[in-house]
Amino acid sequence: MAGEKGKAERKSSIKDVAELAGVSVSTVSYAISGRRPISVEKKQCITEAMQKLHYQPNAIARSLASKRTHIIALLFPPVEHGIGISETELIIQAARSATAQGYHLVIWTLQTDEEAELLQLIQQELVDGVILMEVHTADRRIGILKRFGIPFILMGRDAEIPAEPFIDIDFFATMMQCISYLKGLGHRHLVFINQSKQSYCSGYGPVVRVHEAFTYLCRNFDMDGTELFCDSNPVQTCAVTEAFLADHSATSAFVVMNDKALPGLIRGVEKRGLRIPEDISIVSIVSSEGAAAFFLPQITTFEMDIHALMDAVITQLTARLDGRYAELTRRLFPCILRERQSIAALNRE
Amino acid sequence: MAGEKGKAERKSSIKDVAELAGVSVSTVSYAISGRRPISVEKKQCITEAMQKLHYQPNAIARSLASKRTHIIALLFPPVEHGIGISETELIIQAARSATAQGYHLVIWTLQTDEEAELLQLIQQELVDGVILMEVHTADRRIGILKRFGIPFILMGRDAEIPAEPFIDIDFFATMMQCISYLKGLGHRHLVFINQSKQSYCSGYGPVVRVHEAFTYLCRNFDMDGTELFCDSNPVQTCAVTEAFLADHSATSAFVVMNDKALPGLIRGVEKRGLRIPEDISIVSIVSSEGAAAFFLPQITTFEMDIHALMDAVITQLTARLDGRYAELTRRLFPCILRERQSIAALNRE
DNA sequence: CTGTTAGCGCGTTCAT
DNA sequence: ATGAACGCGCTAACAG
Repeated sequence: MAGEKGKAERKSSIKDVAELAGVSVSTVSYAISGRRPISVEKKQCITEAMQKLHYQPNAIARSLASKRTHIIALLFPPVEHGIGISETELIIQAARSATAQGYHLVIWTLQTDEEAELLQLIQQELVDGVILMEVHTADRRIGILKRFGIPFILMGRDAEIPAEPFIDIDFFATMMQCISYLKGLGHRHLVFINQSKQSYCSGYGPVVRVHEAFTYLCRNFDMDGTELFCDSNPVQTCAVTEAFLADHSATSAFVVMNDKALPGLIRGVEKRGLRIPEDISIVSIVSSEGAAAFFLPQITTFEMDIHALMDAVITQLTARLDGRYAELTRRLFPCILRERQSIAALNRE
Repeated sequence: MAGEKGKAERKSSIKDVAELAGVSVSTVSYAISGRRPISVEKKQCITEAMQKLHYQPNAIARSLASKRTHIIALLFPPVEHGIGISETELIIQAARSATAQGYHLVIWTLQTDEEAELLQLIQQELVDGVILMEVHTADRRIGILKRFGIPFILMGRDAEIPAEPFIDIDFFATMMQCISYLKGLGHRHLVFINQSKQSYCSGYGPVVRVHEAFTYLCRNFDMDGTELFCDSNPVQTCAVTEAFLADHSATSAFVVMNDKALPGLIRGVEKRGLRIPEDISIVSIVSSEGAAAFFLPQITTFEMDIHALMDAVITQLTARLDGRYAELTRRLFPCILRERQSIAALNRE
């Protein structure tokens, strides 16, 4: 069943290369790693032999000998706050960046409370390092990782600032740019549609951070701001929007950190006979093109820079693993404005 | 820097277990694998020793000796047809199922034409098997995998039916159920909104398959059906919808296999002064809850059974890898109806 | 039922 | 600048 293809192309090892090149295996090994000078002639022979044999070092043997697997794990627990469009891009980008750094990425879908399972996985010593997503306050996983002494990095943080290295979105800066932007366009009466009240109460990092930022910044920018919590139920979001607008006719702009609330919001605005963006402006923050560009009107966003985010995560972690100097241990990335059709300047009123 | 935590808990090997249990290493090995009978007493000693030492076999050493890594790769090329919400679930489910089968999942984000890179990765012998997503006609990757003799399975297919084992959505059955469902509700004049014309012309599997199914089934069910191709641009989708409805007032239902066209479609219908679902019914096929449930009205869908799909993929592949008998080599999964608020029965006309 | 031992393929120390 | 040889931790013959 295995050798049915005829040309089985027997996999060649470093020994084969050594023989063909007429040198010892260690010479080949050093020629590959470059950890020892090799004469040009021998180097030449070895290179030729490798090409002739289509030699590719065996990853497992290499790992066993070097005690480094060049594999990192992405801990991706089932997200309670609903899965968005950008998660895929996050994972893919992580894998891409890992490849660029000479690493493989494995996905572990453990829940945040499966400590024993995590410990087992770590102890198998399959991975050199770990990326933790969806970090909770007092996340038990962190203790495990520290105790075992395996390098790791947090992607996102909980409401409290962790003692460990992390990379996250800069919610405060994003909200500041957003409010500043709206103020520049003449808006004074804002509504912020956050995620569910439940997320907030459970201390989910993004939700509480952005809540605080909005409250603080409205005061500082002298804006009239109201925060509304919405879950993913569109009829409720629509009703809430409508009710609010009925009582607050001065409202001219909505800031949203809840992509799934967008249809309900848009509908609610329209039901009041208001137009977007002429009467009401909408901006979706911590969003993505895939989540906002196909609405009508197309929604202006502050989008996360997934590439920068994940690349920083991977670079940081692999730098530590490779013993290279790792400058930044905590970094915040603001979202980037992508103007579309849901925002207008306020003329009078 | 590594042993800073004090309690370094020196990792124990099979040898330590053997010594503590007073047996030989092979006995421990066989006790773990169960490939050889072990007396109850020794087995007992070994189990105790393992627990006392928190022993966990080293995955790499095991792989090197057994020539099986228990790692499979998910080939996830950058999708040209736009990334949806369900991709994340696909990946996560793949990882979960893999875990359930005792495997790890690594993500490789090679493009479909990066043959050389794929060959290199395979030759490193890090993975036991491969899952191919986004398969193209005459996909060069398949040749590579076959030549190397590594087990693999296709997830989805191109317009042509491949010679290799695959698992895919049953587009025909899905469309049939959908049309049958609409017919049962009295609808006779359908519009099918497919993905872009470009996708169709490039021979993208789902798009051409569903095109054929729709054409064939409308004839068979004696329905008046029209197919419209739409890309992800909402203003265009809206315009197309409006124009079509202006000329075809008998239209009572839309079938959509293009989640991103939904907002444009809904808006187009409304612009004609039509109500959903009273005047116009909408059903989104090959969709997902995350992509349809937050619209207003919430969209009725035929959703893919991601769990069943990926579990079949993983089970099939690992069964082959483990030498277990693998019954099904090609399987099609129809989508499942999730009724929401976008469909109504047609009363008269 | 159990122990001994030869590899798995490569990195690396110790010689030269 | 090069080679020989040992060992990484475990599996799987082979030998009782």
